[in-house]
Amino acid sequence: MAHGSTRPTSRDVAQAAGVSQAAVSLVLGDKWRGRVSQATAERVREAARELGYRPNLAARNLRLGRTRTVLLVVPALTTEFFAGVYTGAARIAAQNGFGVVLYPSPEGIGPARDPFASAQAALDGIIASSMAADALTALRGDQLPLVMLDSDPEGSLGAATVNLDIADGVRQVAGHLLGLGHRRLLHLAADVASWTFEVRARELAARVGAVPGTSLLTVRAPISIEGARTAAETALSAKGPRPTAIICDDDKLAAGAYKAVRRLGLRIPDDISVTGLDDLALATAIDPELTTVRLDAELFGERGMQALLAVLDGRRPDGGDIPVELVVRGSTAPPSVP
Amino acid sequence: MAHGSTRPTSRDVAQAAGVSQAAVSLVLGDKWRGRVSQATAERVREAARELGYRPNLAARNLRLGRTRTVLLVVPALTTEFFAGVYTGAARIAAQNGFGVVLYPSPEGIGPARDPFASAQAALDGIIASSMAADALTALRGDQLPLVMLDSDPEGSLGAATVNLDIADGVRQVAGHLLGLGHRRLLHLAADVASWTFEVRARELAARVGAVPGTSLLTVRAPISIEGARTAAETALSAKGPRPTAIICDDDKLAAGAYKAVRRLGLRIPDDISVTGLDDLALATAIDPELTTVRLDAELFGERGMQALLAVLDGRRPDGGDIPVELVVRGSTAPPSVP
DNA sequence: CCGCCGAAGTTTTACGTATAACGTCTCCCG
DNA sequence: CGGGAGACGTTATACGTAAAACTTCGGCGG
Repeated sequence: MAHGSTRPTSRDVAQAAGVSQAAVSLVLGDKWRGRVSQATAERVREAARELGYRPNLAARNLRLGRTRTVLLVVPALTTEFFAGVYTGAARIAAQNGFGVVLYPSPEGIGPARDPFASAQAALDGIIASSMAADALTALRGDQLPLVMLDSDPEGSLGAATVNLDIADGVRQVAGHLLGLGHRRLLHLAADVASWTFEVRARELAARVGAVPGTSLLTVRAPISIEGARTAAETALSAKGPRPTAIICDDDKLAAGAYKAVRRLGLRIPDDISVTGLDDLALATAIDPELTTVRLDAELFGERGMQALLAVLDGRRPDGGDIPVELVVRGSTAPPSVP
Repeated sequence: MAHGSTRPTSRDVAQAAGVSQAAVSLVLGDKWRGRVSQATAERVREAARELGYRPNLAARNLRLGRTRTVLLVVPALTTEFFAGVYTGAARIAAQNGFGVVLYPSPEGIGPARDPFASAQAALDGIIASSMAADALTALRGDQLPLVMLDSDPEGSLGAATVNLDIADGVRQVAGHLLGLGHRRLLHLAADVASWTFEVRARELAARVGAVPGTSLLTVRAPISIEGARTAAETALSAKGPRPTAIICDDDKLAAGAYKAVRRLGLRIPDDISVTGLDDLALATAIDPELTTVRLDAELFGERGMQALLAVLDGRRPDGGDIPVELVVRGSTAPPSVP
């Protein structure tokens, strides 16, 4: 470190104010009622301001044995969804004097560095999306309080879970399409092993299976526009009667489906309906605008952080899934009757 | 903290291995050649593994006076661009034993908490996007090594800068459109006071102004699809000859322009050409695919981190703007000759 | 007038680590 | 055979903070 002048410490402030280091700590830590006079306290604060004093966090953390920092583990930040989650979590954290460090699970970042080395910070707790499964294995073994987002409530032993009511969203989508008269459905599924996607498949099968005379074909694709386009194009080109609607596991897949449909010379929603899930900016950028399920990412983050704070306090986090909302736009219509 | 069993310290490891704490530190810190025997070193490592020892980072940071952690300050994470920057920066950081903490400048996160309180971590340096101007004011006053991304090389006193060659990108876009024969251009500009956008405006004016018989109208819009649509629609509905091409400051604005064009019953690129800048996923999701300028976000992040490492080492970061590339897709064509 | 209490501080200690400074013991060379 | 040079450790210390334990002093009730 070429740092010439070292930063002022609480001892420097003490000297400047003519008091002991302990007094500085008391005043700045707001624990001085009945211990330090009003006048002295003001003098200390003035000295601190004067010197531009900032407490050394490493020292404080060492002393207190906690950091008031939590880690938010998310899959590679490829959409704005997790930006929303972060925003919500950070808001609640800030209100409680906590900081949030983001740990996007590495993808080509390097040889699987563990989150702790990477975040360097010592942590009080972790909020992790179930989609960042690879990072989770590295997390196991440490006994930090953990909150899982969108994870199997049964499977995540011990850890509290906070979930979006994806199942309800899928039911709404399926109900919407079935109500319009669609009977041949294509499920464009994310090629990711994660609970949140399993729920989609399960719920869809249940809801559609309950209606006689329906068919449901599932095709898997990586979550990218190009990957989804390829998968959808192949599925739509297959022999036999064509599906009249495509239900996509998320909006990005839906964007790929749009391209597939267009390539085949078909039109949305006239020839085929498409639905997404997320309600990203993408959903209103494409034409026609996408019928999708709106997820409140910020609320998701808020609830996640609240759950973690509860765990840290020894309280039980309050449960209840976060409601989602079907947003009907121009990409769905009754099937054309040939 | 309800933490029942406290984590093992280096002293615990020492006791288990039958050596002193200092020996543990030497071995685990890989400074033991000629100080500790091969056998003892192995014994220490085994004990550490056995106990699941992890060094207390707060203590280490306090001792060393540095954290090997840098802060990456970015504007609200609303696109995948900064996710790429992070990935690149984190890769280089990891190769050098550094960690990167993300600080998305708060937007509704709370009462302007300063980055240091929020990131809690003590920092060795900062990489900041010029777009996160609000957070920067909070950073001033601290003498941390600073690297600015996409910032005025002249204006950012002292701080090293790493820039994309946006000016060249704009020249390429303008050249492309002028080459196709366009003469009436609309510049859909971002309503953000930031150097990177000023460069676009300046360079565009220079390049277009050099060609006789051209007109260039500038309209500002917030960086959102809906905001851009409104602004573009208003501009296109104005009296007088209509522009034949819209040059957008980024891809999101371009998506808004698409919607405006479509609302007016016009077609891209037949009636009007549109260009973007960024090459986000969005660019290939919309129809027709967007002619835009590809920015290598990861390389940007890598170069930023390399520059910061250089500063930390007392070396001079090597300069040179990062090249960008025009990607011609379906949204541009020669103007229709009425 | 004694003893106690509260105000206003100070002294001291511990947090866990990295490393400088300090012992041994053995070997080898002159 | 004296002593210097490794090899192999250990002891001691500092980093900056928070807080428990201690000191001092004036006032006041009994």
